[in-house]
Amino acid sequence: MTSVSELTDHTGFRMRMVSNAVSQAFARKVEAEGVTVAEWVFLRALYNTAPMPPSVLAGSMGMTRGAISKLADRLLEKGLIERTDSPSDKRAHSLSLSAEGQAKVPVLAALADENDAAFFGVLTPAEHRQLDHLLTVLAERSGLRAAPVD
Amino acid sequence: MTSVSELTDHTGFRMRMVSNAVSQAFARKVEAEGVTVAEWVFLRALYNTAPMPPSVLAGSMGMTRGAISKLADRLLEKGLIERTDSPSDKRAHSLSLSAEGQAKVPVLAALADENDAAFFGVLTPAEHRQLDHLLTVLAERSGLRAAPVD
DNA sequence: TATTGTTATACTCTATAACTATA
DNA sequence: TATAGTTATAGAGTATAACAATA
Repeated sequence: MTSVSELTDHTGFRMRMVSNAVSQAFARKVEAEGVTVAEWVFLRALYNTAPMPPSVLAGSMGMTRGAISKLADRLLEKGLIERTDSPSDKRAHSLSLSAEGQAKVPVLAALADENDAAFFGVLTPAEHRQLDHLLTVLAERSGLRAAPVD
Repeated sequence: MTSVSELTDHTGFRMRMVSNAVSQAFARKVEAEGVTVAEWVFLRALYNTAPMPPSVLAGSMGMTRGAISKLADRLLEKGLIERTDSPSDKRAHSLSLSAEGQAKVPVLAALADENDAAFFGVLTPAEHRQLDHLLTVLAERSGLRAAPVD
């Protein structure tokens, strides 16, 4: 019989604990740059790619079209992305980084580097590689290819 | 010089991706039991412990008192926790699981087991142990002892 | 004055579904 | 009819800060 005191520690629980701490710290950092974490993921997805319709972004970010639409509105207001109407389909358009957005991505990436260093720097290089490997395996075997957002 | 195409994959980013997928799947599972993930964490924190004032819970869950207050309201409405006024301090009270809450925790824990198995079962036992170890190291060295909530 | 806890306000993220315009 | 995208609505989570009651 299983008594309640034997509640196991769940890997998912522990991962959430670490991941949330990392993300919250990162959120503070990018806030100083005037963007949210979701906006960073959005900008990152557009970096070095051809302009993309929102529907494609929704798929690659693992978000609904409605959520993408709201995010895109904010980024347009901030002047970080641009919208280009499709010449062939009057319903459709593509999104791409503006010059300002283009310039902002490396700045945000540097903050992500800093944040990673602060949290994962406590691991030995071998441990850090191990972790990356395990996360990659988990993402691949679970069919993930998208960006997490919250 | 660093060109934009060399944007590294961040460990924090990858972890968030995996963690979010795990959490979202878990959220679906506990939803069937009528609770949210935050409520599960709350109930779990009260399991097998002495009654706790909300301020202590806030600390151990890494949430503000305001957030705990809202969560506690919901759990009281659902009849899963109980409130006991402090005899010595008329401002204070303690929270504990109701009989129903007590009974619910193992059910939710079983769902967490299932969820862990579904996601981390793709790892070999050795890899799974490695991951647990790494997450524990990260949590400890980052001063985390709390539960993530979002 | 300081502390316990609640409440008010506000924002992000998310999802569902209704809706508009075009195909 | 189907598709691209927007908008409306709602709910969960979070934080800050003002507030009430008590210490």
